[in-house]
Amino acid sequence: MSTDCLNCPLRSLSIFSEMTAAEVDFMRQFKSGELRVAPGTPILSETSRSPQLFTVLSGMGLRYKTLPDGRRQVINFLMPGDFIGLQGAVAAEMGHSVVASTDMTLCVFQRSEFLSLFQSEPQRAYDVTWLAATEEHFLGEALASIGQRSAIERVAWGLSQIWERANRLKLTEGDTLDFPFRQQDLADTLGLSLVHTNKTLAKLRERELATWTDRKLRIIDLAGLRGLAMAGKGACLAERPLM
Amino acid sequence: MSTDCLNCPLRSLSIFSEMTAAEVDFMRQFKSGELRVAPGTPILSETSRSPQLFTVLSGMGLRYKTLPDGRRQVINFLMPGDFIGLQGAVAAEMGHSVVASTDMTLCVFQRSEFLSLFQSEPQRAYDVTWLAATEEHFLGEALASIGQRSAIERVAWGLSQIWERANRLKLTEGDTLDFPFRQQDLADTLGLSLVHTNKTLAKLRERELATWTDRKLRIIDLAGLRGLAMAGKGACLAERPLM
DNA sequence: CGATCTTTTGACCCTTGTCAAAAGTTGTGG
DNA sequence: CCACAACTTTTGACAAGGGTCAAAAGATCG
Repeated sequence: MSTDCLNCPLRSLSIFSEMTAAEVDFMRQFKSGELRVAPGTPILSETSRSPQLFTVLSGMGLRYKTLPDGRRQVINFLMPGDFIGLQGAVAAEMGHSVVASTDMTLCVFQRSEFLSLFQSEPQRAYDVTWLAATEEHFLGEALASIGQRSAIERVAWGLSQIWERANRLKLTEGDTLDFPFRQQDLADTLGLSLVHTNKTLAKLRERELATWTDRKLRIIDLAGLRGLAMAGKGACLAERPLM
Repeated sequence: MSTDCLNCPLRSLSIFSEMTAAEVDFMRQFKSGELRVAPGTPILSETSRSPQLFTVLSGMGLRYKTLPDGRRQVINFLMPGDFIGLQGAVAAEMGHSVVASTDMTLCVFQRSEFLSLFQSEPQRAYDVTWLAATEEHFLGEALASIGQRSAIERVAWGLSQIWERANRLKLTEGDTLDFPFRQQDLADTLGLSLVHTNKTLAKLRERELATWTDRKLRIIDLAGLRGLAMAGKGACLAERPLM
């Protein structure tokens, strides 16, 4: 009972660009199956090359790297529509691991068929490149955050970033988002200690910018958050491709 | 008097993958000219979308982002063979600026012809994606460095990183590399203050791991540096495409 | 040979990390 | 349905890594 691309629940979201019937058809054939996993399940590992690529259909997860001594850097929060495994498809190393934080459903693609995409579907190939370049753009932002911003600016940046992504995916309800991560995850994302992240969240609460309790992230003053984070104009991405 | 791709001085380096005659031919036609700039010249700006893409033929530069209040995050040091401007080619925003640190020569490509690459040169399209994915991989490493490592680990990581890139490009002479940047540039790369970067470099000198004076970076104990940085096994990239 | 830029040093202190423990939550099995 | 274990969040006390400020010492360049 795997989802048919024809009825893909993501594709109809307005942030995803339209696909031609031919493209949908290609994706139906490219998609080799569906993967359902429980929270905590590792999906990709930096140590082993996976023969698969995935698109997140539902649920959330984490992309991260670990240093030899165990320190962890979270690269990104995974949300529906995210395409993962590209690094493993083109290079020998994956470079990062992926783990599920909630129940997740993922579309599965075979790496062996990835080349055919370039040979027969130039538009889809372009879209893959678009996604890679956009991810690179995001990582540059993240680098600037961790490298240059103070703790409270980082947390403000992180929360507004998450909010805006989720909002475009219609995962928000009013000013609230179901946010299944732990404070440790955010700390590892922002290069802060758990304790300091906790205290910084308390400050945002006091300032009435945002609250995060009980897996619910509530954004009270988005403009205030973004101002504090000195976020740029926010790349109001009109559309993005969906793989 | 611009360099003919047939005689490209980079292509013969062993790190760059072989190109078929047809590919070289395509590149000759794709290349629309050459740009020569002096140190300090801005090449791309995060505020304006450039209609061009570039490959660094010679010289070094910096890719960086600036926050609204002026803080600067260096994303990467640019070396020969680096392909820049992809973000501007696929997205509306460039996302970062590029400036020359030495005299530089760059191959120029027109964004308008970029699409044709996907339509008629699947292998070259794949190579572009490969480069984007590899850059993403590197930025993940950088994120882990800035987010998780201590000052001395970061500097050790940064220097060994630079060394290995330059070494593969045959830019090193013995244990020495001509390295045209300022300490401020390294500080802005690693998310450290200039003063602390300076003091940390002094520690590496005392420990006899590396020295950097007079624009000369000298690596005394690469294994020691990498150990200190807890670098992974270093993605011994056999080959990479050259655009 | 000044004017300007970069590197180096020292003094001071603030932001953030570490340690420890309490309080609150979640899940499990009897 | 309770009791206990395991995990996560919250607080407080304290320490330190790294930032800021200031100024001297070197470079670089016209």
